[in-house]
Amino acid sequence: MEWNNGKTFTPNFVSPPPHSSSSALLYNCSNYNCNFDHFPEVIDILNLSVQSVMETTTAKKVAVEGEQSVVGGVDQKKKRLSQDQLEALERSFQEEVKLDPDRKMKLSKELGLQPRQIAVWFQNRRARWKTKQLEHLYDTLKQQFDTISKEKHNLQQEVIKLRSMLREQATRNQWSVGYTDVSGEETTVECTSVEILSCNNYIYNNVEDFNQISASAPPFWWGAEATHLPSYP
DNA sequence: TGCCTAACCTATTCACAAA
DNA sequence: TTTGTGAATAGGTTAGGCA
Repeated sequence: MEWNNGKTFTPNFVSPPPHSSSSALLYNCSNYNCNFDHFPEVIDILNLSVQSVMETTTAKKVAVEGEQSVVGGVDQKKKRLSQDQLEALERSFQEEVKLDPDRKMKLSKELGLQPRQIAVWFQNRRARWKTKQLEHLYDTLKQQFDTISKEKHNLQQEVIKLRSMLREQATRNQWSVGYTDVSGEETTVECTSVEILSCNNYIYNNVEDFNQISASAPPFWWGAEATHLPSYP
């Protein structure tokens, strides 16, 4: 899902609408509150010449007048949409978050709103939807973080506990285990009582392996390193 | 290849309703 | 009067068509 590019934005519960250019020419007109709905055959002819005029006159006029837009000489204060209009728009949005020109015109006629209003509503609705999505994502990630955090804390407590057990027993009981190297030389390995089982198993069951492994990577409990346990963050 | 247009985006402004 | 919400605007980006 990408939000930085409208063209690639793909919500996870709907597919993007197929591009429809059949009424794309209406865009400029519909954007700026003129209405030729009842004269479809005229639209194509007029649009090319009208659109630039509309951009530089009506839009500017609306912008300059700020809080009031003027449609057909009638002042229209900014009004909230009615409940019925909102419900219809919401239904349409649930079907498809993107608004193709045909649907825009259809909704415009059905709801008695300017096509530009429909487009703006969808734009704002997408923005609100995105905010909700981000909030939801944040909650989910926070929940996961909390769970992992707890787990980490528990593991750290366990490590501390085991370390103290090791230290205690290491000071009480020093074990010395002897074995004969392949070379025939007597060698000793110091193990704590806690480690003794695995230590014994390692020595008595894997003497041949021992020489190979110890040459490259001796176990952490081996020799002088036996008292240095790996540190944990 | 550069220009134009449609459609989208985010950020912001502004009007309105409710507390 | 303040504040939250939503309609509308401003300005920017991208993709596709065309000369």
